[in-house]
Amino acid sequence: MSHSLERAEELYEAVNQLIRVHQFRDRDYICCHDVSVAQCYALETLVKRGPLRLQALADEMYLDKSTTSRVVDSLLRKKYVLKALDPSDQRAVQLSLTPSGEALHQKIHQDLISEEALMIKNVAPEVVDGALTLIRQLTTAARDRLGS
Amino acid sequence: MSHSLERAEELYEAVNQLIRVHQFRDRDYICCHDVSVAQCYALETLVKRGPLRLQALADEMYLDKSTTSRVVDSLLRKKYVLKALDPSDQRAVQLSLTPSGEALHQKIHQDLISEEALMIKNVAPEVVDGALTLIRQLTTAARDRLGS
DNA sequence: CCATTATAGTTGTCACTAACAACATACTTA
DNA sequence: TAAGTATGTTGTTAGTGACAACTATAATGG
Repeated sequence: MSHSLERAEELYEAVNQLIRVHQFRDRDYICCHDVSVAQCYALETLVKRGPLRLQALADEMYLDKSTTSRVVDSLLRKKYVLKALDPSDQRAVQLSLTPSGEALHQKIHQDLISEEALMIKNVAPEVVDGALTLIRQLTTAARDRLGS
Repeated sequence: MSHSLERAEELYEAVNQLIRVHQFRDRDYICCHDVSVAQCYALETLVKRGPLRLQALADEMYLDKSTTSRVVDSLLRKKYVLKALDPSDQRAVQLSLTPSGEALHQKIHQDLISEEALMIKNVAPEVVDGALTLIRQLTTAARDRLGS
């Protein structure tokens, strides 16, 4: 009991620190590429999950549909995203990347990955592998917890 | 080379997911306690690092001093923080928590820790311990990388 | 000792992030 | 077909955050 609370405390602390550092880095690296952090995350989500409806995109990003609508709107204006009507449902839209959207995402993604690679270049590979598994478990646990 | 890039890619992905879920949770849990997420983080930092000057607080939070100044300002108005002049330097201020600031922090912190505990209640303790060490290593690596 | 330079915070301004409520439109079902 | 439900958009409000300009106080150098 007491032990588990101590662990929770330390974990909370550690994750918080990690989040701060990553957020800080993202602000620096993304915003000089013509898109904001949220916009970049939308691009990323569209790349990973393929064409999506607005609400589905919002769910993936843990955002309200109104917020998502506006993020998408700015990407539309910049021609990084395409909005197609769903023929089976006149209310819905299918969001997908334009070629220039794909290109931009590719560029930013590679930059961030290189940066990440530099960050871990002095960390032993098996340590990274271990962290990976555990971070994923934590994410799943957190997600499950949110559902309820 | 190629291996390390793949690891970087997966790690980036995993950390991103974790960040999203945590941010989402924080928005929910903190904002019904009379302070915003940033304000809460400022409280937390003051608890952990003791009385601080404004610039020192900004450094801890990876924020600009102007942003920090405004966050502190709202905490001052709500009487959660105290601003004392530094006798040795008339420009500087010493920021510390008021009793009600301490109490509020305590309450929010305990809520978040309980939540974290629920999240990990089905994760084996040694797994959590492992994650802790690794997440800290990653944070350190990221911090070192930012410095340059 | 005063002029220059540097440091600590604050304020103005701008853009982004995000939620909630209200709304228009299109689908579903009773 | 009327009532209810789902999809997106828009209005509004609050919070996040950076950069530049500014005030006031230190520190240094001639």
